[in-house]
Amino acid sequence: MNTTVGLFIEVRQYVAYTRAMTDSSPARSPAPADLACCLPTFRGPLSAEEAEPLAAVFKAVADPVRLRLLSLIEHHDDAEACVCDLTEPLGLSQPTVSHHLKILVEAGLLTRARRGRWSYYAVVGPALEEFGTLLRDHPRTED
Amino acid sequence: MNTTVGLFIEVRQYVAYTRAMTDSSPARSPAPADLACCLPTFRGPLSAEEAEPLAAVFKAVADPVRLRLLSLIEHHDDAEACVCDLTEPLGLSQPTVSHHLKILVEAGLLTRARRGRWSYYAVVGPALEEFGTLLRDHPRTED
DNA sequence: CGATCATATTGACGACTTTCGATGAATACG
DNA sequence: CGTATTCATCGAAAGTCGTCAATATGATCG
Repeated sequence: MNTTVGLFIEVRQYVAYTRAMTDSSPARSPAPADLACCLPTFRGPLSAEEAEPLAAVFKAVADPVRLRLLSLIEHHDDAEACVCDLTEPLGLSQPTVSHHLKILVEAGLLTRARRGRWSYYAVVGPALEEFGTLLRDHPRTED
Repeated sequence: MNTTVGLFIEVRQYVAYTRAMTDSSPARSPAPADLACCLPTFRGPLSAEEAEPLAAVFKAVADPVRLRLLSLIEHHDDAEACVCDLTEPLGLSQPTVSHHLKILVEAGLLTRARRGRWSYYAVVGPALEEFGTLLRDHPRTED
């Protein structure tokens, strides 16, 4: 596997892509499976440019509220929830919840689908799995 | 496996433990394998108390510099490095590098061992693997 | 169309983070 | 012992983040 550089470039593009489409069509999937390409990061020392998008995804889940959002949505009926389902269990204001949801969508961990007046959020399953692979299977230096 | 609560309490203790031993003996291992207990977090909605220590660990790796530190140390000779090995490749001051290293040690991702005038840091392998398991194997709601 | 409801955005504030220069602590060398 | 070296800590400056009240947007219903 020497697709290291090529795959990594995809990550960069992926991050920029999800960033850009924050406000646009919620139907498109953020293709979070591409995150698996972050793996090569541990095949050699990371450059500053390489570490940046990786850290950005980690930052999305580095908050108690956002972790709770992921678990709340995942365990909600039909594995999706609207904002009104989430404010009360979290004890936070609606703008704050919307703020955190936006961050998770931009990171590719949630999808947003507007139906009627409501925005339904759902966890992107493969994203979390691939994200976990990142650390779990990262090749230890051949020692 | 309904050891959810018991295991989780271990995580809380583990986090407090690594926090407390920042300045104390560098020989002791931070027992990061206990992080696997965070898994039950996804078996049901997370409480605020549950989400806190989990987010704390994520926060440790949610920074480009710290990700680079992990990869730099891991690929250094003997998979360990002192501060003086790290400042130059990062282009950061010594106090800044020490600061980030401290955060990684407190999160249980690095060990510190003082030998002579140097502090040698090494990546705690199992920590990263268990950490990855957290997201990768988290049970999708039985759908 | 006007009212209402669910959500998104804005602006502001306090708290935390990243970074550095300066200083302190501990070890080794002569 | 005094000096040099390696690292940790402190204090400050600049930036980022989480939060909310107020407001805007956008869809639905009468």
